[in-house]
Amino acid sequence: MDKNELNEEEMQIWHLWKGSFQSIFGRVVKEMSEHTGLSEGDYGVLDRLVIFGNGNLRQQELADSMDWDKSRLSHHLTRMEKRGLVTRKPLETDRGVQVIITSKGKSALDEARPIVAKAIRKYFLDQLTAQDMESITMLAERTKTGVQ
Amino acid sequence: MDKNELNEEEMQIWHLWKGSFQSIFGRVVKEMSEHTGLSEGDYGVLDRLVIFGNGNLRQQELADSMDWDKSRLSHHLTRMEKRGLVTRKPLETDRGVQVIITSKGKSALDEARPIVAKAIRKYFLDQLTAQDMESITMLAERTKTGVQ
DNA sequence: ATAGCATGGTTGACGCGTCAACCACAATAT
DNA sequence: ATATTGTGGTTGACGCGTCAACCATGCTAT
Repeated sequence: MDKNELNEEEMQIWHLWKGSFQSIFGRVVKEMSEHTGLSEGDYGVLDRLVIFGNGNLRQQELADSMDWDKSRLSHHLTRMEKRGLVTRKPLETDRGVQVIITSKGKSALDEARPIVAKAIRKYFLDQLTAQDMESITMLAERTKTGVQ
Repeated sequence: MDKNELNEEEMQIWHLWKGSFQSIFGRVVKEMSEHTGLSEGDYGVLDRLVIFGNGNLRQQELADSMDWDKSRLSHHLTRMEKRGLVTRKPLETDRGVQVIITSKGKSALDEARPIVAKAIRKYFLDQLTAQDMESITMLAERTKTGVQ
């Protein structure tokens, strides 16, 4: 078969995969944002701040943990700071910056958690068979470190 | 188990699924945009114009086929028109608009096709087992019409 | 006749993402 | 001493997505 084109079935698989991810993921994100005013990025930032840093993390560590580049995170934190969800404080030790969750940010996160959990369960987990879970795990394993 | 929170394993599955989609999909899109200058949206528009409409489609049909709302498509077409990939022409029959691929758009699409195909094969298809394909198909089937 | 509604599309504002340029500072190489 | 490189972060421009408001036109119900 020509390696430079896809047959019907191959294209089908690609579109099904893309379509179901975007549909399911979109529903979860929409449910969260409608009920809490947080975007997916907001949630990721706040979650990591408390999970990994007990409320505060150095900006570069936060970026790494989210797999975001520093520019993207900088822009995002600027917006979040404006809304009072986090604050930034320069470190004395080096030129790094400490990102700190505010009490408002903490409440927003606490409020969002069960909503996100329910949405993930409803739109995603409840739709999965044991075989699906195995496939997801194995595929992630196989593609984890990247394809050369 | 509490329906309002996720355990370790459930969260794990969610993150693996999200992570591998975003990683694989991101690579495909990046490969295309770097080699052709087309975004995913550009490719989708051009592809549908020739596949479904032999080069031209009414704007609303195009929007439906992409699962985009009219505003999103309108903005996107404005940008594509500026780059010479498509043109728009009002219909006489009603107040609809005909979207027409230009020769430049056609060449860009023809150039992109094999690049996209190769990227999808390399980053996605080649990583799948038969079981993965079955899971993808079944999950899409199960969630197709939406979750009530 | 007119009020209401549906269809097909545009527009502006604003959040989000990426890229390239930039800045400050320190450590290292020439 | 000066140039280079690396780290940590900011900024502006611009493409992309969403939402709400808007416009024109035609159809339908009162």
